[in-house]
Amino acid sequence: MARGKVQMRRIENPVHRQVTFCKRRMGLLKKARELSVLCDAAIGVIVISPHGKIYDLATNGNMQGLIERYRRACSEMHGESSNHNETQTIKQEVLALTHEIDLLQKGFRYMHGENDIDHMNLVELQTLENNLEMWANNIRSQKMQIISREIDMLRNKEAILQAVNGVLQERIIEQNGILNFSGTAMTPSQLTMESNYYL
Amino acid sequence: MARGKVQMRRIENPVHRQVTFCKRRMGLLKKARELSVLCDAAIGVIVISPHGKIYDLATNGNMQGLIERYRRACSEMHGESSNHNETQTIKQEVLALTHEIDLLQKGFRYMHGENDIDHMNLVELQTLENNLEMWANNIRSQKMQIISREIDMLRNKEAILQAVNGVLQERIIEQNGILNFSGTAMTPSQLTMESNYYL
DNA sequence: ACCTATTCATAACC
DNA sequence: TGGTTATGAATAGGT
Repeated sequence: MARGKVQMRRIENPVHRQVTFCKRRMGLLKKARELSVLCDAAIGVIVISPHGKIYDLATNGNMQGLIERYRRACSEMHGESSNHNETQTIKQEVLALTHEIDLLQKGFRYMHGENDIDHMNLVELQTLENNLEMWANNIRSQKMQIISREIDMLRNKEAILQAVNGVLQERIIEQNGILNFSGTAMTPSQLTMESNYYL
Repeated sequence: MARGKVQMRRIENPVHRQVTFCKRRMGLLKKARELSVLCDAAIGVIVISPHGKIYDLATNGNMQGLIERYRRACSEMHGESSNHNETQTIKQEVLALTHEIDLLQKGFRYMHGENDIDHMNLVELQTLENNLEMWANNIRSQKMQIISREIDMLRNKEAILQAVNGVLQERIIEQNGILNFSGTAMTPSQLTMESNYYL
C-alpha cells in the first residue's frame, strides 16, 4: 500500500514475505482491537504462520470462551443439540475434514474441464491421466533436484573434510616425529567424520 | 481516521456505532484475507456483535480445523500431558487430515499456475506424488470400466447382427429360389454391418 | 448507499 | 528484527 501497489498474491521473496507477515499481522490485530473497543464487539483472531507458529488475539481475554460461544452459535444454526461431549465434536471435525478433502479432490477432478470423473469420456480421462503423469514427473524431478543438491553439498563437505584430514594427519605425523608420543597418536580413521545423511 | 481523528473508546451514538461496526468489520476481514494470501498464513477471525450476531472468516475455508490446530498448539504450549486415551488417536487423525488438506491446497495452487512446488520439501512432495498416483489409478480403472462396457456392448451388437444376418441370408436364398434374380442378389458379406468403434 | 478529506497502514528502503 | 518515508488504503463524517 505504499511505494507501489502490491499484487494480491503470495509474496515470492521469503524475506519480503516474512517482513510483510510481521507488519500486517500487527496491523490486523490492531484493527481487531480497535473494532472491539469502538463497537463493543467480542473479537477473536487466530493467525497460523506457514511454519505453524501461532499468533492470536481474544479481545475478551479468553479465546476458549469465545470459541465456545462461536461453536454454540454455529450448532444453533445447524439446529444441533449442544451436547458437548468433546469426543463427539472432534469426531464431527474429522467428518468435516474428510468432507473437505472430498471436496478438494472433486475440485482436482474439475481441473481439466467442467466434468466430473464419472461423466468423463475416454479421451478426457486419457488427457487427465497424461496430465497427472506429467505432474508426477515434475514432482519426481523436483525431488531429484533436492536430492542431488544435498548430495553435492555432502560431497563438498566430504572433500573439505578429507583435505582437513590430510593436514591433520601430517601434523600428527610431525608431532609423532618430534615428541614420539606413539601411544597416544590418533589413527587416520578416527579423524574421518561420518557423512551426515539427513535427507 | 478521516475527517477528524477518532477516540479509541466505545462510540456512544448507536447509529454511528453500527455504521462503524459494519465498515470496520469489512475492513478487518479484508485485511485478514490479504494477510493470508500475501504470506501464505492460515487465519481465522471471529466477530461477535454486541447483540450476539456472529461474523467469521476462515481463510482455509474451515474454521473447525483451524480452531483444532489452535487448540493443539495451545495445549502443546501448556505442556499438558493429555490423558485423553481415546481422544488422542482421533486428534492425531485430525492432524493427519489437516495436513493432507494443506497438501491438497498446495497442489491446487500449483495446478493454478503458481509454482508452490518450489517451496515444498521432500516429504510433502512424496506425499503429493503418492496422492497423484492413487488418483491416476482411479482414472485408469475408470477407463477400464468404460472400455469393458463398450466391449460388452459391441459383442452384444455383433451377436444380434449375426443373427439378423442369418435370417436375411435365408430369406435371400428363399427369394432366389422363387424368383431366380441371381444377378441382383446381395452377397452375405454386403449385409454385414461394420462394427461401430467410437471409443 | 455513495462521496471526499483526512488519517492510517505499510512497501521499500536502511 | 527496528526505524523512516512516500504512497496507497481505510474510513469518519456528511449527503
